[in-house]
This record gives sequence, C-alpha cells and structure tokens, in this order.
Amino acid sequence: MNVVNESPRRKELTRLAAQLFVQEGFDRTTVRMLAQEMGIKSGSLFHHFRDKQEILAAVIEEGTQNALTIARHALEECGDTAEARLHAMACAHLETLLTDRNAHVVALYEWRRLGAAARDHLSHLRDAYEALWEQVIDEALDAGLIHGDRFLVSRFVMGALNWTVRWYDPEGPRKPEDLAHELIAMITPSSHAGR
Amino acid sequence: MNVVNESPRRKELTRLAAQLFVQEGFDRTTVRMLAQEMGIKSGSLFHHFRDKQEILAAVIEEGTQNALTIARHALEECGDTAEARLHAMACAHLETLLTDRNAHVVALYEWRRLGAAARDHLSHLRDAYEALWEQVIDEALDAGLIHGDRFLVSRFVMGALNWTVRWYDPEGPRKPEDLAHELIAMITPSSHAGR
DNA sequence: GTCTATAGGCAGATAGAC
DNA sequence: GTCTATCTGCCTATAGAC
Repeated sequence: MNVVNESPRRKELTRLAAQLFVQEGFDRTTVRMLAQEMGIKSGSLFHHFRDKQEILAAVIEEGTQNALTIARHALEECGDTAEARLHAMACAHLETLLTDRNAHVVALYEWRRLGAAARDHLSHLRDAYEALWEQVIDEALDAGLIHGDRFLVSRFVMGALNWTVRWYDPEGPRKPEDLAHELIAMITPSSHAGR
Repeated sequence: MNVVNESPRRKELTRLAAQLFVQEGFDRTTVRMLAQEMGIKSGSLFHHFRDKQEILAAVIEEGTQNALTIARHALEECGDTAEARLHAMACAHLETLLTDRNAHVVALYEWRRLGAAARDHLSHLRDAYEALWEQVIDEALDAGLIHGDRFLVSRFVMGALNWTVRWYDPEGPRKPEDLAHELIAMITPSSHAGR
C-alpha cells in the first residue's frame, strides 16, 4: 500500500517523466517539457502531482521498487550456488539500469534532488535493495568466491555497475548479461582457470 | 599555454566555484551564490568569466589537468612493476577525487553540462587521462596480474573508483589509499594468498 | 575590479472556466 | 481531467558609475 495516489494515468506519466529526467537531468527538465511529452498543458500536470518534487519522488519510488522486485525474482529462480546468485543479482541490476534505462537510473543519479521528507520515506526502499546486495556479497564471501571487506566489496561492485550508465552503448555488441559475466570474472580469483 | 586568461585571481575563483558545484550541483548553483562565496557581487563575476558556462569549463579543465599531472607524477615515482603502477594510479585518482574533493569530481559528474564547444576543447584532456588509465590496465593485463577485456576492465575499475564519491566519508577510518589497496586486492587473483 | 541597478526571460505554481 | 491566463519570483547577464 502506498502513501500516494496510484492511478494508471499517473503511472504512465511517471514513466514519461523518468525518460526526460534521464535525458536532461531533473533540474533542467521543466514542467512545460514534462507536460509536452505527456501531451497536456503544463497547468494540467498539477492535477496529478502536487509539485515537481512529487514527480521525482514517484519516479524514484517506481525505479527502486521495480529493481527490488526484479532482483528478488531473479534470486528465486537462479539456483543456490553463491556464483549463480551473484550473477543473477548483477544481471538484474544491469537489466533495470540499461534495458529500461529510466526510473532506476533516476533513482541512482537524482537521489540528492529529493526533499528531506521524500528521502525519509524512500530510504527504506533503497536500504532494502542495498541489503539484498550485501546479502549476496556475504554469501559469495562465505563461499570463498571472492575476498575482502564486505562493505567495500559491495560498494566497489555497485560502483562498477552503476557507472556503466555513463558509457554503455545499447547498440553495441555487448549485452547487459555479458557485462555482468565479465565483472564477476574480474573479481573472482578462480574464474579464469577455464579461459 | 591556454586559450583562456589565467590570472591568479581567476584561479582562486575557480577553486571556490568547484566547491559549490560539488555541494549543490552546477544547475542549482546560481551566480549569486558563486559571487557571495567569492566575496563579491554577482555583477562583478562577469568581469572574470564571460558567462556561467565558462566557469564550469574552467573548473573542469583545472580538475582534469590536475588529475593528469598528479597521476603522471605518481607513475614516475612508483617503480615499474605492474602492481605498483596500478596502485599508484588508483591512489592518485582517489586523492584527487576524495582529498581535494572538488574540481576532479566536477569534471566527472558535470561533464554533460558543458556546451558543445567546451566539450570539444576539453575532450583531448579527458582522453589523455583515460589513455593513462588504459595504459596501466594494459600493463597489468600483460603481466598476468589481472584478466579480462581491457575496455571493460578499465571502465569497471574507474566506475568503482568514481562511485566512491557517493559514499566515502572523509571522517571515517579509511584513507583513500586503503580503498585503492582493497580494490586492487579484489581484482587481483593472487593477492589474497598472503591474507 | 567592484559596485548598483535593472533588463529580459523563464521557471514553478495557482485560479477558475469548461 | 484539461484548458487558458496569469502571478510571482528568481535567474543570467548587461550597463555604466566609481
């Protein structure tokens, strides 16, 4: 259940807003640009959202919730070896970042633009997603698949993945799952034995 | 030699601008905020810079040039094993990101805000810095220190490092060089033998 | 090199008709 | 739920005195 109204119309508008926020950045996206993309006039926008901030909050909530759902689903279906779970988590992460290429990217790159109230409300969701990551990293550490400090390892891995947004070319030869595979190969001491 | 005027006064103003750009982001930093931080009125700012864009360009040039200089210097002094060079490069990168915590961060995170002309002018500098990274990565690959695709490895490593800006706490127990050490341990298959 | 004053534009948001 | 019309405020940038 949600604090805010969740009409299908609002969902659609949120999806369009996410696209613009990725292209232009939140600060440079005007309510007039948003309205035009949605096929309405700028005044009409405020029937669906109280203010511009609330649009950002809706996008980030959608992006994080979606990433969480997809990651959980992937972890249920991937088998239970530490390597399979790590790979599933990395794939899920990259899919939501590079394939939709929208709401999850906004959640990562425009988090700072949220007001204090919205940050408080959404931090639970973000924490849940990061906890999922730390859990998978922990399993990989326990299994001896990787080595190091759990805090640092999880942040390095997430950093490597999150930065892909800056250079990944969807038209290029590499699929998101290729990236996930290569990253895991890079941090997995034993994995180059069979190369 | 530079295209633009480089008075000491301008250098100082650029340093202050970098700080605000990191704190607030370029778009949310107003010329009034910049002027106040510099101890002058907003109108006086345009005696030193043609427009707000030019301030950003000055910060990014300074940040990239500085990172390049420090990295080159570190590589000259570190000895010539692949591991020492990789470590020196990662340390230099993190020093310029986390210790000044200013101009280099702006160069990475506000690049998109540059106008087309400034991007053209500065891309050489950025390319030179990235070439330095790829060279060091190549040496590590050739030495068998790490494994994988050179393009992907260098971007994953830079991503892991660049993302530290988002979570690193300068007041915390870890120094930038600790992070560099841990990252290299993570991607170096043989390095956990002695742990 | 800094000031005051202000032009000119566009931003976010509101009110009320339909 | 969408429109038109508009308010109000802040933004970048300029002009000219000191």
